[in-house]
Amino acid sequence: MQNMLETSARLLKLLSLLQSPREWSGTELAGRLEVSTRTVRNDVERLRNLGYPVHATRGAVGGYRLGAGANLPPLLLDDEEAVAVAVGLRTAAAGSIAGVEDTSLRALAKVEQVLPVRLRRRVNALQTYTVAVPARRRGPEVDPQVLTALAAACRDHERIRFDYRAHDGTATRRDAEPYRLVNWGRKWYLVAYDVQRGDWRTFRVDRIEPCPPGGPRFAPRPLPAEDLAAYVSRGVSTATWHYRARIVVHAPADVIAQRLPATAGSVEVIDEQTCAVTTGADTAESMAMWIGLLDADFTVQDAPELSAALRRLADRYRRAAG
Amino acid sequence: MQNMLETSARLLKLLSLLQSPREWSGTELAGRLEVSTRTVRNDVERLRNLGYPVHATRGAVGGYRLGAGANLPPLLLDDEEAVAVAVGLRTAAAGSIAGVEDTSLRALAKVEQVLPVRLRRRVNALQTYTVAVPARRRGPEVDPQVLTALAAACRDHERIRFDYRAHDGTATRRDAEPYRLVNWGRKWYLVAYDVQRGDWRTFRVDRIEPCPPGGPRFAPRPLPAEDLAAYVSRGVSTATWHYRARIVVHAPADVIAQRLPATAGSVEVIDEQTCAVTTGADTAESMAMWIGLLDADFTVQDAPELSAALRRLADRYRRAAG
DNA sequence: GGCCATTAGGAACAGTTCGTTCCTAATGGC
DNA sequence: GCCATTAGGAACGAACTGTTCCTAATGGCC
Repeated sequence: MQNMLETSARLLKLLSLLQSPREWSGTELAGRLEVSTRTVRNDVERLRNLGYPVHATRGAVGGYRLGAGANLPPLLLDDEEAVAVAVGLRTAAAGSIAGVEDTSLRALAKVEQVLPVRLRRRVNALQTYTVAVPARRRGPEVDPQVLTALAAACRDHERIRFDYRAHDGTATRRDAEPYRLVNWGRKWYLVAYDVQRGDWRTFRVDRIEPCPPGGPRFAPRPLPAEDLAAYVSRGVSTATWHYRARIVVHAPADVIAQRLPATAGSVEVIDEQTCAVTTGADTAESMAMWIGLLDADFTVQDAPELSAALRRLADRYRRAAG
Repeated sequence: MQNMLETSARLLKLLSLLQSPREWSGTELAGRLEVSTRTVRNDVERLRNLGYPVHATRGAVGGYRLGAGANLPPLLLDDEEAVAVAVGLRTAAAGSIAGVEDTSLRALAKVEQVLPVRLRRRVNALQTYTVAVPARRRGPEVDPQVLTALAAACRDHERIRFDYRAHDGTATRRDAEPYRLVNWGRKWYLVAYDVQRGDWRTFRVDRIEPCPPGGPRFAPRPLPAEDLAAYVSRGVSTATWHYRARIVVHAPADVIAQRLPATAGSVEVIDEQTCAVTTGADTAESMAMWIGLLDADFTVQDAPELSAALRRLADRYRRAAG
């Protein structure tokens, strides 16, 4: 029994050594495991019988290596951890990363199989008696292979090539230095330096189609902003504006800066009681609405559509007030 | 070796049998496992040596049972499943369920320990090179014990007692029949029938402090709505309005119903070209803004604050338009 | 082709483990 | 006290384990 435990421990240790991406000679393994090389060969045979694909090369530069498709060692969790895994997998199955749903449900089935009945009933009750309010919009889905490949390219400072689908569906070939992934709610963005355009760009990950092979390594540049979250959220918001305007607001700049979300525009000081706001929106009417929320008098400069919208709204409000 | 595998399989089967919430006699286990009772006693001793708390009762009605705190059997995942678990645990650690974070990180450390180096580096790169745009507001946190206890009470039709903290911090004792949990973004709500008030209520789960013991079982009533998600989201939104108004809109009801979010109010038909909208907001000005977004002429009825706000806005927009 | 270093695997052996049979002892309900 | 349960030691034959010893095959290098 004690020897069986030691043998099991030695098998797990062998499996762990084989999981590093190198080749091991029988002599090296025997030294590490403190057994004879014949015993190593016995253990290798046992791992193979347990389904682990151990590959061997004979000859002067031979050795052992774990092949692709190897099963992972067993995972031992306590009650709380298993419940956390089950809850986390349900959350992931409902998230923004596509393709994780099936895998998560498969893993979840395995986790539930090892849960004792009382914990399984609890996890199931939470699922059965919870109603979710649907998100206003179903977010775009992101391929986990693409996501992790981009993360690896960021880490290794490797240039990537990809086709980028624009809003209207047309695709352009891009060659870029990837730096960071940004997750904003259900959307994922890649902050990269577009080599052909010689400038920084923010790409939607769900519109990226990688074109292997990757490119050469690059020397990293300074990032375009310290606060990348703010950089991306501001850039993304302003990119969708159809109408832009510059208005003079009759209030101090710091007061208005508090009332204006960073994604809604920018504030410049004119003097102590006046500031200029550059803003925009999809429609002139909604722009007028947002400006109204600043709760201060203002003057329009060189934005005839906005002026027209303001007159229409003023007339409508005057009539409605009675 | 073959016998060693059979012994391991038999130990796992014994562990599985012991996980059901009943007591097993040695004779029964011997029959199920097709070994002698002496071997069952040997196996029980082995499970104990492996850390599983197997309790035994001697005598005429004796037997074996697995005690509290038992370790779970080993979990075998493939690569994709392990990565899904790792990604799901990171998602859960960033989610709305408090207390899951520490447990998730503990489980995550165990998962990463069994991952081969190439997968571990991938999962780590995703974490390291991802920046999250912070949510506009940090959501309230929910205790997972409370959450799963409420789910179990819903399932078993058991009345619950709890202290409910209101917005201003005061707590009231409640006695309610729980029916469903509703998850809306980062907030969790409980739809229950308040027994003392004799009516349906929607409670914020983060403000519930359960007071055990639970109450008696109840015969379930019909739910207050078929679409509970809409019921809760509408009820929650309207509860926070400081100002309410009824306006007559000069447009067909179906056109306005499309433009008005369900959480922003309700639409009634007056005739083919007119409908009535009941709406509200925190301030009269923001109510005027939302109404402006309907993009239709309207008339205010019996809402002097709204009329005054509309006049002020009309004057401001007229001056700003130049 | 020879040399050398690698993996592959059979055989013998002493020591260890396993499951079974047999047995005595303790416990708990009726 | 009777009966049914768990507890655990001992003996035994069968099976397993790790080591030593050995022959055979493979592959790179000179």
